[in-house]
Amino acid sequence: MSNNGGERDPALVQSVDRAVAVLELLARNGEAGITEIAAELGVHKSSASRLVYTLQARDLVEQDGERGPFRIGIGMLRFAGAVTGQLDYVRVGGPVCSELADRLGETVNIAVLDSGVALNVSQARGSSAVAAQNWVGQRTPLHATSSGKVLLAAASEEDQERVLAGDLESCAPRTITDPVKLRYVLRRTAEDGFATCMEELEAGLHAVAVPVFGSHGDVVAAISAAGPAYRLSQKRMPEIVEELRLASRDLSVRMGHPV
Amino acid sequence: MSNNGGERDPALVQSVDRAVAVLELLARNGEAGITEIAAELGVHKSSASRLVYTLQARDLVEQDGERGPFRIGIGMLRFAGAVTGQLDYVRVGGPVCSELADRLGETVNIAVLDSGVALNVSQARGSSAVAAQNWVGQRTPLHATSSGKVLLAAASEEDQERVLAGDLESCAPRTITDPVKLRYVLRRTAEDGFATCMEELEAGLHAVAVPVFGSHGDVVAAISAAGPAYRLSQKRMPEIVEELRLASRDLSVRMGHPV
DNA sequence: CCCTCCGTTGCGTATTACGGAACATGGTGT
DNA sequence: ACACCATGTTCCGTAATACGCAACGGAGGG
Repeated sequence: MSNNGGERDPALVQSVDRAVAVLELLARNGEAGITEIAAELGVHKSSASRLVYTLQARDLVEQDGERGPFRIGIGMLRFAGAVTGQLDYVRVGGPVCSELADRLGETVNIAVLDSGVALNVSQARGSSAVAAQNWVGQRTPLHATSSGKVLLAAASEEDQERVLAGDLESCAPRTITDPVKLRYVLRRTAEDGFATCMEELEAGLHAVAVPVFGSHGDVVAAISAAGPAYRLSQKRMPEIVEELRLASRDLSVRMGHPV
Repeated sequence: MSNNGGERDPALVQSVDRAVAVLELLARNGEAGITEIAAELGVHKSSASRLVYTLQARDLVEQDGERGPFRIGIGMLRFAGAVTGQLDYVRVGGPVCSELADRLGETVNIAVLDSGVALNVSQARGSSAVAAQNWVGQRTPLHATSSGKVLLAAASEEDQERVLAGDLESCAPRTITDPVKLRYVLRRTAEDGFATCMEELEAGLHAVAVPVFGSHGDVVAAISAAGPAYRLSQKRMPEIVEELRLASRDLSVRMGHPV
């Protein structure tokens, strides 16, 4: 289902591309066996085995003992560190997320705009027992998330129109797929300074987001809180937005952007 | 210098192995051009170009504009998230690091043993203004760091001897390069329950570390504090070691290893 | 104890990636 | 202004390389 639609860029190095696909699969599933990987990529078991073996030799993939499912390995942290070296949201954002997550009891995320999607760069789980998945590194559509709306509302006219003209994929029953309605929502978002997302990405999931400002008053990121619909009710929003605003200001300051 | 010594495991997928080497180079250097990458890997420019292009298509590598040096891309965060999902030191360690860093005013790190080196998995900066670099994901030699000594002192006899017999590279003027002296230091470390590192990794940098214990009383990680030599004086050590021990116990408990 | 499921190993083939050289494209120095 | 250098990309022929196949070895499960 996630396979290459048919055309493959011939300039790509096939095995490298497949290896990355393996990593993506593992990142998505948490863990997987060779057979499962092979099936998912549409390659033979032996090919999958070789790819995994190579990644394992470089510590990018590891398995429990001698014989068990494979998962992303510790060696990956080396590269993660190299990213954070340039992207401060991760390093600075961590504590801010944690603090707010503790206070709200909900999952808090920081996302940035990256080539047409919202990319989550930092996350802290709320104290609640409700299983919250890990969104870090995940790309989420701009039109179906609270962070995405905030980022898009602050983007240039052209960028907005490009998204509006594109495919507004329906992720959940209440996803906004009508460009006209989305344009209205974006205007509201810019005015209000926050965006909500009520079961538009996943059924039963609510979220709110506010912008994070850079030194020139431009929006550089969004910080959001997400949780089950029954807990993030409409009437609790003002309180949460206020908390998010405080965290956003804190984040701006910590990043060296005095307000 | 970092090339394959000569023999290459024929079971490895060559292009994948090279692609990972590219990523490692970028993680190490921060950034690099195609020519430099090709030279370092010992491959032709065109090969390097293809590899980078493939990685770029998957967002694992990015460049400033259209024409600039390459660096590790944001897409790498996806995998980093997957690691933290299973490796609890990162998630659980974050708050512990932060708290201790605040209290000490110094940089605090958590490191684990990973294939012959100390791998930093979590870090929190102290409040001090002194610029502290980001060590997360960095591999540091076991013989030239406080964390490394702690981890090595708890390792098996064979592992210790392997390091002692290996190349004790000199990182700074006071790095311990004498196997005999290092063996003595390791014994002292095991007895004392902590290790120091006085300008052995970098001139002007001091550090102290204590072990973190797992459920079976085994050493699973090390937690360390690092800072400029003039601030981490010898006579301040006992106080810091005590703080580190508290944090270590806290960490053990949070990871579900009651003492 | 057999059967099934999973992962690895050899092997032959042709797909695939590699290296060479020519080609673009800026940046630089005279 | 021009030539020159350095960097990265494209094209192409070759053979090295990774792939798929099938058989093998090991663990669990019935």
